Amino acid sequence: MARPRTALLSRDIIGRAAIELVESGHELQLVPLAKRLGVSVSSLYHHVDGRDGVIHAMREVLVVEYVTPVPAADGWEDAIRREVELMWRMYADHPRVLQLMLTVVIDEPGALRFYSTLTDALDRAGLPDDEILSTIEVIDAFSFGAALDALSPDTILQSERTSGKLASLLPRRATGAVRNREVFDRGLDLIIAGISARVREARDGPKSPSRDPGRQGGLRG
Amino acid sequence: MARPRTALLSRDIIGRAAIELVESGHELQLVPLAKRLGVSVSSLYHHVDGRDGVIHAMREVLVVEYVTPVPAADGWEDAIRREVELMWRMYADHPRVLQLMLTVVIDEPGALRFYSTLTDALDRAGLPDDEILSTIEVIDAFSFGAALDALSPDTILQSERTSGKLASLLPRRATGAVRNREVFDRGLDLIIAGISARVREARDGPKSPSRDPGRQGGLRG
DNA sequence: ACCTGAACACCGTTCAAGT
DNA sequence: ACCTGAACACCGTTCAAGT
Repeated sequence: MARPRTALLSRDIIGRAAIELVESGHELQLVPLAKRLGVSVSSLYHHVDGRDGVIHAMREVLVVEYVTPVPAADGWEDAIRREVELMWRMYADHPRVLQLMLTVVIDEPGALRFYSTLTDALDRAGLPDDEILSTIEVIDAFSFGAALDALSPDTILQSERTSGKLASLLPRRATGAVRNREVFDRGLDLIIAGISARVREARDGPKSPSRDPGRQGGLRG
Repeated sequence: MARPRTALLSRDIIGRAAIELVESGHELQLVPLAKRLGVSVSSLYHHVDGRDGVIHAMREVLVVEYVTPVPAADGWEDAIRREVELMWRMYADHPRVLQLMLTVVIDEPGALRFYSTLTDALDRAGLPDDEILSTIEVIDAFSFGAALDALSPDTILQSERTSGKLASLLPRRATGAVRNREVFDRGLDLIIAGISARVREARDGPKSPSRDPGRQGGLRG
């Protein structure tokens, strides 16, 4: 067979098969990928630019699937929660794909909407202009890190080697997807609460700092 | 030469050379690593269990270097800041190494102290027991994500394609290491402020929730 | 115990050849 | 335009041989 009248492959088909392959615990390798598609390895190169091209195709599939229109929210908090929830689901459902994307520069589509929605929400919340972008990046970095947390084993610490308060807490800890979701929810709650506090602080004027002025105010790294 | 009277290699030597190799922008490959060490590839296997073993050796080097004793802090906030700063420096100084560690299960030494220090600090702060571990994981996930942020290119968005508030903010944004440090500082400030708010909320009793009770309280994922 | 060189299976990529 | 099989350079790993 050469040049079938209806194409066997496409970026989309390759991307989906690659996601399946990786998410089922295998390495991203072209040989197993081609076998899974019933095709020879060199055929892939007609649709995709090598292994990195496959990674891009994987991302395109996920973006189409996850970056859907989101209903407008009433408050800034909800706007943030809805937008981040979407990004989070994409990350958390496919942590192994996420890991691969680290190795390739991504020309991020979808990031545009993420950034502008969050910009408007934080602006509406009353956050000072010069803190908006870094705050968005905090949210993004956290979602990212929390999703990758899903790849780490459940028991980083064996409770035998611990003592004190920590030892008493470890046995009660959730595991797997439940723990992972807990971490995400907790983090988003904390960050949003932190933003609220920061907004209040900025509104009440910089002349009444709530903390020791030598310590607070960040960004003098 | 075979069996020299003073060993040419050791886990430490291999780990350090591998960190240099990776941090200078190369892939982690045994052939270049061996060449850099003036040794044949198969020699590495006498000290380290293959490529994954090299990654473990890299981590051991970093832990020895970064996980140093930390002076006791007065307040819980400072305790957290000092401990996290250490972990962060290790991550942020070696993002490429960090990325490699994702692919290998790490039997985390050093994590023990990190967890117990933060446990005690959060306990001292007055955070409810059942929120302590997930809060620690939030801090860890964030540090992790913020460090990996250093690997992403400076301009995810070209300012030509944006509009509105976002477009006006983009040109003023810091880049590179400065931006990266900003994100870390901002995030830690927000999370600590969030913890403070949560502690206050828990102290004042669950009967006076500060937010819409249908929305707050997280963790019903 | 520690280093070497050769051998092995496997990988990603290229390319001329087929329709 | 799309698929194939062969060829190529390279990778990680193993192992018998040397001291």
